[in-house]
Amino acid sequence: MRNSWADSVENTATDNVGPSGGSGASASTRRSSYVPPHLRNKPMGAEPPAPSPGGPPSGNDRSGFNGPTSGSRWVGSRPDYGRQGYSGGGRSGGGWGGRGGGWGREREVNPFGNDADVDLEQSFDQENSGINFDAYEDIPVETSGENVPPPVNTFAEIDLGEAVNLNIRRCKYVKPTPVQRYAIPISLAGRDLMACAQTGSGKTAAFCFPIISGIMRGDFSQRPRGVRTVFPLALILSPTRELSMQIHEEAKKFSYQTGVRVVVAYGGAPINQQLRELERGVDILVATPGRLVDLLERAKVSLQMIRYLALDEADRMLDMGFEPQIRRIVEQMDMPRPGERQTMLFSATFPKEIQRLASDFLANYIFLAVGRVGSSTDLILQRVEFVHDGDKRSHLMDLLHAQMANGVHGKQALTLVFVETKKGADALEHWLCINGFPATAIHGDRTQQEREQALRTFKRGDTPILVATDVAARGLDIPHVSHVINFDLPNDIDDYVHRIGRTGRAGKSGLATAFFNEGNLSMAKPLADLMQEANQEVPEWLTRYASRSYGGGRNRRSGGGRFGGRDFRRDSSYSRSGGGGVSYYEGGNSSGGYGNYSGGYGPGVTSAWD
DNA sequence: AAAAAAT
Repeated sequence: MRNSWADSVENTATDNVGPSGGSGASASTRRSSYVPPHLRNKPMGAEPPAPSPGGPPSGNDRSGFNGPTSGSRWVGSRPDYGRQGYSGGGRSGGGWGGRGGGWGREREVNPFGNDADVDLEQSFDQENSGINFDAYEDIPVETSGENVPPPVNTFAEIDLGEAVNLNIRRCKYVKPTPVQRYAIPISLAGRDLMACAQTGSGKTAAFCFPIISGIMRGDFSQRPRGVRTVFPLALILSPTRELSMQIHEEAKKFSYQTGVRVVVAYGGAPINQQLRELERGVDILVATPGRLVDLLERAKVSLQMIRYLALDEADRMLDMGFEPQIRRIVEQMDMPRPGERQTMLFSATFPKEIQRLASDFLANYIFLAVGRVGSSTDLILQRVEFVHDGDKRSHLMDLLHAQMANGVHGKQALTLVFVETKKGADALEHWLCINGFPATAIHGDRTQQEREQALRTFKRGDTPILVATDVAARGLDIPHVSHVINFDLPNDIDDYVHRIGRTGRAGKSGLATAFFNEGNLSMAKPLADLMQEANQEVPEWLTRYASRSYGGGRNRRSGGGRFGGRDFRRDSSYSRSGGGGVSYYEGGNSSGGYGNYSGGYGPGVTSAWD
């Protein structure tokens, strides 16, 4: 038995029958024609009894958001919920107002594919027995804020509902990751949250599960049923289109057969198709800011019914480039105010000044830091090499050649090369290609089609080298990236952290190589500090540069010190009476102040874990 | 200064 948190369920059930209830649908029934309301949400042919809409009778609005949830309300009483083949669990038109119209009849595409159903007889308890919980002891966890709900150890002790539990199993998650263990109970208790957790540690699921579960148990019968305006209940914002797509994909898995509908909206793609998706109903909207503003201005979307707001890569969303847009969406549209909605901010890095900005969006929030913030896992081996600008290309070629010659990496080993500029990305891609290296590039000046194509061929291994700007630095979960090369170092240590976090995922080890020269002096100290904290070998020459303490350096480390996750409310400069209790649930600092993610998630487990 | 994000 592996001892990882989200280890894969052994390939028990292969090629089982598809999810019960949906097996009758063929491709030809996918696209539905108009269905009169009284026939919606009913499978073709027979009419199964429709369960009454569950959930507390007065669960609308704020109730349920300010206290702990009261245990399993419907899990036991509706054991079949998750097995219904039709979204909405058979709710008929009226009782679930605003839940889209007409989409219920359509067979929900199985996001897990045909062979993905797991042995549904297995229980979490069986699966988890024997797992070594010592792996958690080394992970420093800090929480602050009032009345922090205690963490859980297993998915079984979280009341997410049977349908979500099945999806967790289908995802082959066996055990919650540390950030999930803490964040999910906090979130289920209705609390606002600012969470820092290492790259690849399961943040997407940490905010998706409680949102989905909350929507399932809530009563939103008063949701307006606009003809041209839709009223999502949850909004998830992310800084890049590809990340939004990825979150959408994940969220669809988590909400499969729950009746909760997830729609994505982002720029660079035709808006009409997105509008059609929205019109079919939306509970959770995943979006990039620009396109969302567009939709809001056209009154295609209203944020009036938003109960959950999640910002992924939240520090990014609030940095200079994005902050005005985000404020506009969150503060100047029809979004409920803090306290009337539940807000969750997630990132691997959280500079203090950004925390300060972010606190405008939060009400009595809990700060959570899991693992040394921004730390790469131990699984990433970091190297720095001194390379003059003029030597970078030939040096890169040496690295790529050596990598191939090594044979250590299989054919599918992928290399991600980060450069500073879009022009530089194109130039390097071209240069690699004419030198016989199968490379492609992704950056913001390429068309959305080109961007998606580049990512696709990279993932597939058709072009195992991807040259990228920072558009690909955050959140993207690309399996088999074994090497991240910082051809140009970023100017911000946090960006470095996110970049190298593209490797060392899913339990695999990874290598990160950076080219350093006189142009990167401001990075010497933060880089040396970071590497030292991550138990990496710091070259002596870098230490020398670091000791010279070049100004600036954007050394606004997301923490500094032993582990960066520091609640800015605890700063002396920010003195507020009773700034919230601080508690340490776990052993704190036993391994030098960074999380040891040894073990990882096992093969075959892919997910959006940033 | 650069990158991202609406048309």
